[in-house]
Amino acid sequence: MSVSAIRKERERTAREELILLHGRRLLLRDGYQNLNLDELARAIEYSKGTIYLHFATKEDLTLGIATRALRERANLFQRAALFKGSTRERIRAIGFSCCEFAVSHRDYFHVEMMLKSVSFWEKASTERRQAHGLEAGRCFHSISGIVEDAIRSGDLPSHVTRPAEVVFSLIATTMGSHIAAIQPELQLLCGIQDPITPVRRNQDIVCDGWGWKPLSGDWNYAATDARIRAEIFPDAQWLNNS
Amino acid sequence: MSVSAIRKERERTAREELILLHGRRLLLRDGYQNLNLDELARAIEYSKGTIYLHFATKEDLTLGIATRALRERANLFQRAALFKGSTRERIRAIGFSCCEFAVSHRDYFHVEMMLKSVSFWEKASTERRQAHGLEAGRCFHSISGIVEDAIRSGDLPSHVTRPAEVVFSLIATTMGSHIAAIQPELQLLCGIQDPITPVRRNQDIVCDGWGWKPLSGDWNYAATDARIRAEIFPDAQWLNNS
Amino acid sequence: MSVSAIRKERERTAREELILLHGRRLLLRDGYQNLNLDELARAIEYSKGTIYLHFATKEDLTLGIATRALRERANLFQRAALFKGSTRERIRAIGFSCCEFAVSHRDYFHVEMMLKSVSFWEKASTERRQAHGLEAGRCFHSISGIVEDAIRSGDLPSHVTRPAEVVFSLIATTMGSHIAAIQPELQLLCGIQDPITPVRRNQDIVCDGWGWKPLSGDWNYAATDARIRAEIFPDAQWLNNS
Amino acid sequence: MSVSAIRKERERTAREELILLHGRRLLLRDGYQNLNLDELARAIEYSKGTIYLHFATKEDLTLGIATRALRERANLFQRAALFKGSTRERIRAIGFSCCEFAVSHRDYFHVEMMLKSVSFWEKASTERRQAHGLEAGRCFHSISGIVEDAIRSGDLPSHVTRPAEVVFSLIATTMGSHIAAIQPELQLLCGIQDPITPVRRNQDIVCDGWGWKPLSGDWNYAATDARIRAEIFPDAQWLNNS
DNA sequence: CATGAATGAGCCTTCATTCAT
DNA sequence: TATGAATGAAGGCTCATTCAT
Repeated sequence: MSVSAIRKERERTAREELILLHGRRLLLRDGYQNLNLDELARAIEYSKGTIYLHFATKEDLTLGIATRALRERANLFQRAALFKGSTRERIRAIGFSCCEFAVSHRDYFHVEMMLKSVSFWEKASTERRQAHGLEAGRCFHSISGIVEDAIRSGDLPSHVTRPAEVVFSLIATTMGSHIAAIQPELQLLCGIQDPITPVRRNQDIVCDGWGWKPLSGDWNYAATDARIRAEIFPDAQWLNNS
Repeated sequence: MSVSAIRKERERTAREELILLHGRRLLLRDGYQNLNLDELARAIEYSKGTIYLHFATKEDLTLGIATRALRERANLFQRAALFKGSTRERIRAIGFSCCEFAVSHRDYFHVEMMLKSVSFWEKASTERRQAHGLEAGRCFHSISGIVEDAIRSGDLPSHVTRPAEVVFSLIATTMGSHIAAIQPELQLLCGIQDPITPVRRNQDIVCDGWGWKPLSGDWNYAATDARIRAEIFPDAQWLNNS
Repeated sequence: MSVSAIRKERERTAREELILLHGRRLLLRDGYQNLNLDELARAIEYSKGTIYLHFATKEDLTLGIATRALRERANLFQRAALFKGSTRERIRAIGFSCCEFAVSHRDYFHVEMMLKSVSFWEKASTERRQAHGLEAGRCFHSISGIVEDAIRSGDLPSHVTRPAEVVFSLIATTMGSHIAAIQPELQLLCGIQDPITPVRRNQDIVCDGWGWKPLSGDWNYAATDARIRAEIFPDAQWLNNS
Repeated sequence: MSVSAIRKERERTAREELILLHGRRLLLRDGYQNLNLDELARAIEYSKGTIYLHFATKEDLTLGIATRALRERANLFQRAALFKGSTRERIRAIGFSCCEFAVSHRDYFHVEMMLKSVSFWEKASTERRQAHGLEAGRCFHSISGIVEDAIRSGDLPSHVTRPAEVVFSLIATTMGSHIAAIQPELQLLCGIQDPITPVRRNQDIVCDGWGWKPLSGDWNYAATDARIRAEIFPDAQWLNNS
């Protein structure tokens, strides 16, 4: 590849990043249906036609945005999975990265909700569909690897035989906690002050519920959190007050 | 009020019910943005103008649909809260009614998701906003009453001092489990077969996690479920196979 | 039907006529692809939405325009077929109505050319497709009836056994003559002065070619033309100079 | 001109031929409005910019395609005009080449129809407009030369004094027959089986109608056709079955 | 000369809302 | 009160043309 071809390719990638970046912003602000390609074009200071050189349809673009975020999440999970410690400490590091992701991708759950529509996927390109599935698998396996270790090592009780059920618990509770924590009515009724604390608490509760040792009451997880932060996420801002 | 005025009022209420009934059906099928008032008018066999005699805007209508569903949920919770038994059994009855609601209002979570948009609430009428808050409060208090009883009676450990945190755990996990259980990718990765079993399992895990006695392993909850079903939800279909 | 409903229906029909009238004008001026519904709406002084209350798609509208013109042609043919005289005189009356139609629907052939695209018909409504076929049949049978009479009466030679071939000759020659007569290059090369004379001449040539009696040289067709004009088309303008 | 300049010129001509060749294919498949220059560029494996080095606008390109086809037609006519025989046999050879052209340029009439739009010609270059007129003239004079010979030799009756009228008859009938023969509705109503037979029949009818000797019934034209085919169009495929 | 990325005007279609009857 | 015809703004997508490299 010639020097200029390399530069072209780099510029193309940069522009795709720019589209995805502003696209995510507008998508989170307005939702999928109200996402306006005219406004996006204005924001990136390129023409609408240029957006269509990168994405076949609006759905394709949206899926691109979702996949990019999912990849970042999978990357965070992969980093977290390297944390040295007990399996319960390691799953806590995953929980930590979930929150890190939620903070840096505020309201991103809304985007994931859109992806449920069947008609949506039909209009996205095959490549992007596969890319999305790939990242989803990476996230899943980062978690299930730790759960399997916990079963093998006896950190989870012997009656826990299907790791996927534990993974599902963790994902569902985390997702639900994030969503619930930003609902104004629930904030009021349940006295939610910040969007992270209740998520982490519920992750602990679920681990305890599965009997994942050492239980919350039997270990100083504050010290673990300090290690996670220092070793894995030295740049995280949101843990300052916890 | 004259006799004819009473009849008029009754007819008006019936028509509003009809709008909400078909509105919910179309809303769940198509989503908010694709909800078409022409089609709704055709379905109810009244004119579009008539819909506007009941609802100020499309947002107002949608909020009306959401509130009506929330009222049904609050009603289910109220019935469940009357169940006689330990606090853990009573909260299980609430969990049961959650699933009952989810089954009879399949995909209703999508509607609740829409309600997060700020611009949405701005276009709804004040009366309907208040009505929605009222029903949300009814749901919350049905649950928190049981949690408070559990704290008082010692079924929850003494270190649990803020009932709202327990309520939030339950709501968040239940909501998240319902949503996660219908995601095709998670169904595949986690081996989800039906949309109810994982929800109920996670509710149990959370209660165990909070140390709510008697724990899952210490009590025959299958027998409790049979009682709940017989006494509270004699018509529920979905528990047949559990 | 109530009085007001009748009035509404009449207004609706009038508006559809208005749309078809201006639609034909713009269609002939710009062609199908350049027909602009915004401009049409402006021309009829109704909104674009109103056009869509009458026609499902742009293709549907175009087919509506074509069918309306075809109906007028079929009506002209029907009137012409009533002319009293020899079969050759009667087919001449049909030819007369062809020209009458061509004059009042100048350039209408362009519209018929569009109808060949398959994708076009797919987007038109079934009703309108059937209506178009109906009118085409009416035109055909007006001609073939006379040809069959000519065969029976011996005005056409006995070796002419398939009337449809004669009909095809007449239609093809007439259509081709109309098209050719408005081609600037052919006008120049062939010395075409007006768009009607060569059409009528070619119709005569074809009838003579089939041996349809009485031949052009054996009869005073100028007198027949005068009768046709007086009896069938008293309002025709274009024959003045012939 | 230098050797390399000659090579360049030859390459340029070859590329223009390539553009016209694929352009005609796409033009016939999609029509003028749906002709896509991106697809054409992909087909010729040159860039879109290169197309614009040869043709000023899309209209200019289209006219180029039409002119190239017209030149081929004129070439066919010229070959046919060399046929040795009576004037009626020679005009038959022209008719033969018309059909040969129609078969090898199926649906080419659609392209010619486009050329009628005034706005079309405005956007084409002067050179190409003149080139088109030149080929049209060649076609005309091939035919009119034979007609003039027929008048001089007495094959056409003495009352036929304006050869252009005969030429116009032949052109109009041939064109109309080709168009009519591919209309689905007319195929159905008139029982058209193949697109060539009715064209040739109508050409005969028109010649007979003008009294061009020897008339169809007075001569074995099947033998003439065999000679035309053998001497002028040894490669023609479509006459096999006639 | 050859390229192809970038442009942006243009257009069909939808649908929430209004209002005269 | 109930209607439904009429509105018109909005938006996704296309593609001929340009021009910097």
